[in-house]
Amino acid sequence: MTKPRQQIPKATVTRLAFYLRELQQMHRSGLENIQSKAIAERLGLNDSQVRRDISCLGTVGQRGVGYKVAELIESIQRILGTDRTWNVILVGVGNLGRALSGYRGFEQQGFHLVGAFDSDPKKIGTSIGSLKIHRIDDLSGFCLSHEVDLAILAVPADSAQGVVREIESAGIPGILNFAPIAVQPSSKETIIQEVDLAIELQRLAFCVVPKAL
Amino acid sequence: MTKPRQQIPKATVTRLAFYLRELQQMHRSGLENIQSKAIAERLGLNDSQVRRDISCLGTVGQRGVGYKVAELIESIQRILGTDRTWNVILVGVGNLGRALSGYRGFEQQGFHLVGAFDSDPKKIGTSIGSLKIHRIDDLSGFCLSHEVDLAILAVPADSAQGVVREIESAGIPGILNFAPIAVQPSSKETIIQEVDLAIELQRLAFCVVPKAL
DNA sequence: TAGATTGTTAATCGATTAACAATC
DNA sequence: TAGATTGTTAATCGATTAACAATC
Repeated sequence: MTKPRQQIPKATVTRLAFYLRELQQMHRSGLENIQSKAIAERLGLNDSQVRRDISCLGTVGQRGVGYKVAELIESIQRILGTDRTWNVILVGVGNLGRALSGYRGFEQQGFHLVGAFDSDPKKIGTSIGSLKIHRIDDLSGFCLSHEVDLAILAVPADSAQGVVREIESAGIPGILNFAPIAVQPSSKETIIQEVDLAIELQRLAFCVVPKAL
Repeated sequence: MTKPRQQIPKATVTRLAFYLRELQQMHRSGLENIQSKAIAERLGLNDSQVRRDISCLGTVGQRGVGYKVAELIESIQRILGTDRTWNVILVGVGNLGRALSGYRGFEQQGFHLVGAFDSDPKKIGTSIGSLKIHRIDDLSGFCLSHEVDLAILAVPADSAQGVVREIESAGIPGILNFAPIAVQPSSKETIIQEVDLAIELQRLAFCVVPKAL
């Protein structure tokens, strides 16, 4: 029973991305079939949950046997939207931005970095890897001649809100926000996904504390 | 009504870390009082939820007035465990690891990088920033002379599981895992927190897709 | 006092899990 | 057929929200 995309729970989407990562690993090592129980064990989940998540895909397994790895990979990618290439720009080429630009994992999942932007005159015109660094003011112009799907925002907290407005007016519908501050979209249509590495460490620390006492 | 730490929902812990980030920003700009409604608006949440989350802290606001920013910051930090310094090591000094080592946000929240480790002989003995890079095999020895609380794991998928075992046998109770694969702790006591930047982009892409069609 | 906002309850909503018929 | 595993239902569990008495 395929679910309409919009009815798929957020928690399921996140888990599907994790299943995909493991399945790709398994596929590389030549595995052709997999069971819900094996996926669940590998990720520390309940096997009912895995089957329920997979049932959102419309793809079906074979009772008594399991799922075909290649098929699962394809249908998860179709749901997530990573069965095609996404053009991504990087806004903010500081310490973190520089790191993100060199991160291989993006490309592997179909996210292609097509441009980098910064406001620092010293950086503009220089390159980072194979990417030229443009002025942030040229963002809208750049988007006229390039199809840009997503922006990775890695600017300081102070300038984040202003840059979000520029990204929106350039017509980019999605922002992955690494700036350590909450930003408001001008349009309700804009999707903003927050990531904060320090917050991840804090979540970890919270779980460790009882032991530390 | 203070809640025992263990009864605080995971979702609340994550939001508390986000509140903290905004409150610190507000504190820097001189704001002394804040209301649940203002916090909620800034983060796109419901104000009941904010009050309920805050009620886990034990700290109380003043009816008709709101909460004291400085007090809230302190009590969130106390709950999260970031009212003290955490010593952190970085394991894997590749592209991403290098980036993470230069990330300022960790230090700002009390996470102090005390060592870096890699298996590549060419890297061992060199430095990254002010950190010397040690052999992974020296991890246990290092932990005998240094109090290490957490490890940031940024090695390739292939070696991740083995390195987790080394980290565990060195007695480190928490791991922030950037390796793009699920790893199993040997001990149930070990806390592993997963982070995958490509998965964050996939979650964003999923939300953007309906627009892209 | 009058106005505002908290702290908390009860109702709602959504997500997880156990269980098992269907079926390969 | 016998054994295994899916797909799905119903029960459970947990998280969110509306509402309002308490109170500054």
